[in-house]
Amino acid sequence: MSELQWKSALYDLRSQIVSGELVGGTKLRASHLAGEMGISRTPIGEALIKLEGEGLLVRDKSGFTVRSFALDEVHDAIDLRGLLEGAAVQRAAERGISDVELKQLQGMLLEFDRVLKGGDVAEYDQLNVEFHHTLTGLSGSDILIAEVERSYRFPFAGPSAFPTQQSDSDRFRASLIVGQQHHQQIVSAIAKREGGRAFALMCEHARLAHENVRAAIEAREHAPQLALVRNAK
Amino acid sequence: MSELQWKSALYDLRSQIVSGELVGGTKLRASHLAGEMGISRTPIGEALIKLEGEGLLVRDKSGFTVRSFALDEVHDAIDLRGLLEGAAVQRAAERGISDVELKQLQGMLLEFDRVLKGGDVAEYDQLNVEFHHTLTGLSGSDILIAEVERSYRFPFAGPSAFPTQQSDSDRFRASLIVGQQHHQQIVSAIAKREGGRAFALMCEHARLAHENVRAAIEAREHAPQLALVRNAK
DNA sequence: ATTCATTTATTTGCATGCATATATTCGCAC
DNA sequence: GTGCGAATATATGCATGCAAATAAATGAAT
Repeated sequence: MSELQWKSALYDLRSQIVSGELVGGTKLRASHLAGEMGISRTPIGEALIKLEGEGLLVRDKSGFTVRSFALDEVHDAIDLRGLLEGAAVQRAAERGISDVELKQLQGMLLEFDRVLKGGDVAEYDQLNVEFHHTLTGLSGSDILIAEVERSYRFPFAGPSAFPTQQSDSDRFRASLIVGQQHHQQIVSAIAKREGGRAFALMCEHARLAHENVRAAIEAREHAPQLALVRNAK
Repeated sequence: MSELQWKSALYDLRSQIVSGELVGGTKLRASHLAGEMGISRTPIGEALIKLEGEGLLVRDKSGFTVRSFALDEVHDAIDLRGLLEGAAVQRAAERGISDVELKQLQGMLLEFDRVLKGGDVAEYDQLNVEFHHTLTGLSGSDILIAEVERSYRFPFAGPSAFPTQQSDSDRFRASLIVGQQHHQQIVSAIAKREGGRAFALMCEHARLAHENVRAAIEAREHAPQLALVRNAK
């Protein structure tokens, strides 16, 4: 039951980073963190190494620093996510999915419709994550699934990465509607085994995030992920 | 000048794994390795964590084990490499490359021709790695470059991953010639800014590795990477 | 011989000491 | 005040001790 200490430290630090509590450029000192968290430096060190592997920290000759992303990198990461998720749905389409799997996707689409009418953003967010996870899983390729999940680590690249503060803007509302149209077409493409179309749609779907990033920066809205982006906000 | 110990251990262990010295499924005990390498367990531990992050080791509740790959995973990894390198050359094509960059690529193509006539496989191998590295770099996306490099870690997925023992077989010789045709067409597509074509060509180019894997297994040839593949050889 | 429980031997996860490398502070000249 | 070097303080990299967890070995029962 007692979680390993390096895992707790890992979760703790990771959430502090992606939530913007630890701004990009912050130096992370193992000894200091150890004292702060009441454990020794060893498990902290393991967590830091893992976070470096995830690309959230960079290590120079004297310690770890929270990575900061150039704006170009943020956009490139979004495209990477689209590419990988696109490849996943293409595979799903081309190998074909079962009736029950299709029914499940269609059920989610109806849920989306419902949430878009009356639900709040958090509800949409959760459903969206679940939907993308399901689509990726249908690829049947563990390698691809792992890489898609990995691509989510970059700021704004994950399916739940849109700034919640924009939730009432017209632009954001519209992008959700377009996104739902994408979702429907992607499921349709998979059902018809149109792999190329599914791929293209998913790439385009990811690109919606580009506008969200731009809007968040332009409006100087407080989105947690912005803490990791250089020269922004 | 004195390399950090955990780095030496990392390089050492990684090369032992990909060279097949450490077969898939082997358990790696930090204390034992420490004694063997004449250093303490701490730097060994760091190396093991990093190798887990690279996907070469898996960690269960009591230690690290050399990962073994299902045959499907090997083929999926090859496709992943093609996808990522394909995206890289597409970007290179669409943003355009300079004259000097084009000249450099064309110079490499001539080198390939020369090596294909008279050179040995090692020479080809080195040139191939360099060529793929150059192409990927022309994408101009650090994110993509890093992910391409990362995709090379899987057995048979890297550009230098073909079994050297096949070097004299007719089939292998033919695949080198087809590969060179791909190289030429990819450079041509980039030069003409035909991104979609470059992408498709690179995907197809990676697929040559599928046949190499199959041939290595069928012929029960000794390829080092086979040590990581389950139920093979 | 095979299964199972018990004992023994290793190994891991974490804490911590120490030497060296790095950062910080201080002092002094300008 | 600013720039530069020495002195001090702090953090890292590695080694190692120790308790708890895991693996290996032993042996009894079937």
